[in-house]
Amino acid sequence: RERDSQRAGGLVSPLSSPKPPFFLSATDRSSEEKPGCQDIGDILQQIMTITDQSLDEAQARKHALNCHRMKPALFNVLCEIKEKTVLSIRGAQEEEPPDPQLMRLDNMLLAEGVSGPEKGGGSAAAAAAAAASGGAGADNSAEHSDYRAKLSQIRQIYHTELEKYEQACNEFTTHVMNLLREQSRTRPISPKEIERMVSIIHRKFSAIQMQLKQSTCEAVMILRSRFLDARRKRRNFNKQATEILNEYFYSHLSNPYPSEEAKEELAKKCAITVAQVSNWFGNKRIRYKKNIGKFQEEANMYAARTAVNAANASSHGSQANSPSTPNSAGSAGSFNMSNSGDLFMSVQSLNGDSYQGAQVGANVQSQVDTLRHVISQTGGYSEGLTANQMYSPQGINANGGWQDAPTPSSVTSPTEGPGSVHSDTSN
DNA sequence: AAAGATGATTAGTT
DNA sequence: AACTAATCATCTTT
Repeated sequence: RERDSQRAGGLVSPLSSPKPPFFLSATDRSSEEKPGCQDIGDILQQIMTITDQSLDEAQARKHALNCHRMKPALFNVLCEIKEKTVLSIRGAQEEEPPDPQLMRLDNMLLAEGVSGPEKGGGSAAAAAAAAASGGAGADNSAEHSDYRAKLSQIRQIYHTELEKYEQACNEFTTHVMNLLREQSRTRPISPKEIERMVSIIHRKFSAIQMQLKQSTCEAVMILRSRFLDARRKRRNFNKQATEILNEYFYSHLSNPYPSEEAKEELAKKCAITVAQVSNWFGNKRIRYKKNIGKFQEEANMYAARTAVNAANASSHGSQANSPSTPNSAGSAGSFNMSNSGDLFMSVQSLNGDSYQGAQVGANVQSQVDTLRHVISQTGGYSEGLTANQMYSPQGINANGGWQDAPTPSSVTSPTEGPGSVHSDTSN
């Protein structure tokens, strides 16, 4: 009230002292400082005493003020002046752009399905749906439903909290607006001022909401890492799937890179995804190459098995079709084989008929792979050393691995002058 | 519980 | 885009 009266150009409210207001003396404070301070002290004193007044007394004063015959006119003047001065206050305030962090949180909550439209009903429905799906991915979907149940729990908490905040914000806003409206009878309050107040309140509450969103996001992230991180709930493939994969791997040992179609086929057979097939082959290749000796037994086993298959197939029909290898790139295989040097020669002679490289299909390639194993196995010497010397270095190490296998064979041997390349694969 | 196996992830390469 | 090599985190065996 004091402040408003000062703005009104020295109109002194009934509560103020008969002395001149402090700002009048403040202008000439340079000359005499003490009286100015005294005035301020006086005013402070008065302000303090206001709070000491009883409520009834204050109400009575207010009533008296309202009933003053000059009140309407003076009040209008007051409002006018304030209307002018308040503009400068408003000018400093700019509309701030939406908080990028808030937008990020909102986006994430929406993406995680926390704040978006409800899908799949409650947790019970989700669990039921997951249970109904059953089948191959039973345990997987069970975990998933667990995750969704937890997620919907978070979602529920989030929504109730958000609603609570919303409600509190509205209540508080209406309360403040009522107060302001009531006060507007005794002091000038422009609509803009109310608007500003409301926006301040909203900002404060949205800050609280942002905290809620933040913690919700954190909860979702934790939930995700707990349930959806595949590494945490890793399951080994079942034995059958592993056998199928191994069968393919060892029957295509010279070029164990299944084509996209082959991967799909394998994925279907093993009831896993294509990505998992790719992972498996990636792991297998690197681990095989790293320690061939360790995989010798396994390799021999699968080689022998597919050898039997191939033998049966070729003896029964001209179109040899090994069950594990439906199709693979034929030409690439021939390139690889030409790289196998002396061993390839022996295989070729073993096969008997003339080998025409590109003409021969994938089946022959896999048979050749298989036969190479059989040769190394039945070579007569202790298998470890024999296998490493006559089989592995050529296939794997001569060109540093599989990936760049397609290389003209005839020119390879001269380049590796020192024979060290040949023998350094003993590990 | 330690050691080994294994599926998935990641950085870097081609 | 697919691959390798290293690494992680878990599963399995010892």
